[in-house]
Amino acid sequence: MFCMKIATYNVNGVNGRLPVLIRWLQQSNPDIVCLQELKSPNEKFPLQAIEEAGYKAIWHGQKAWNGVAILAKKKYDLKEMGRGLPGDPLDIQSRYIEAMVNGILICCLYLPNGNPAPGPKFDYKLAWFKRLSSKARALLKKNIPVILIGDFNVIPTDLDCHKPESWVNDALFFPESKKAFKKLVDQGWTDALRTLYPDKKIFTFWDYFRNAFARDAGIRIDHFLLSPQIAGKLYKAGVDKEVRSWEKTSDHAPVWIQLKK
DNA sequence: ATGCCTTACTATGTAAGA
Repeated sequence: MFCMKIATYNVNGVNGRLPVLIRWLQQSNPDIVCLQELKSPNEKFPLQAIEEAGYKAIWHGQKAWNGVAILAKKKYDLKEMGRGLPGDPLDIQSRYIEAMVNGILICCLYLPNGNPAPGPKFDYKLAWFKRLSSKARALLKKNIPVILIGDFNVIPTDLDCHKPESWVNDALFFPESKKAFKKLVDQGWTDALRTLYPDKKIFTFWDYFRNAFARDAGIRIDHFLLSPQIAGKLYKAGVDKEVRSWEKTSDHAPVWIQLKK
């Protein structure tokens, strides 16, 4: 059966992690990839290495922080549909880019962390979330296949972390964050991993410190939200957990879904 | 409760991440 594999990976520095990224691309062989936390200005995006690995790319970077990109195998047409989330012309952080690939609108996002909370960073997180929800509602009205993909920086429920009580003072697990995520999903989106694995502890991030990965003390914050026009095609999903154990690796692991044709 | 790691930057410390 032909399947399309779509992945998301918060690389935590696309240049610093380039060997890990390329190794994972070759091993996992996804058709489409959303990257977050490039931590690279546009002119330093490692296009050549990514092209040599078999992909074309669009990216929205900035110096030192943030940055998002969409990669697609060279056989696909990758058409950028926009960058930057509407709703705040003063927002200069590079956290959103979208592209049409093979009839699917791929929306790659890096939602603000929001710590320390409460505070101005948490206010920015909630404001950004509100803008994302408005955008998402407009996308649903198009009645086309859309996927919101990326690092949402939200632990949706207790099942999505190893130990809920250790996250209660964190912006990723604040009631406002969880409510905003639930409200977004309730617009009509399908949380791909949770839908396929309703009761399973699945993690996509493990702290560098406290020996978190060895203890499997992780959280699930990287998500795929599918519009109704594509949710029925969801076939498989998973986390490439072993990548988190590699040398010079990101604190996130790549996450992927497979869609039936 | 923290920032135990790790990144980028014009840097030998600071800010940020989650």
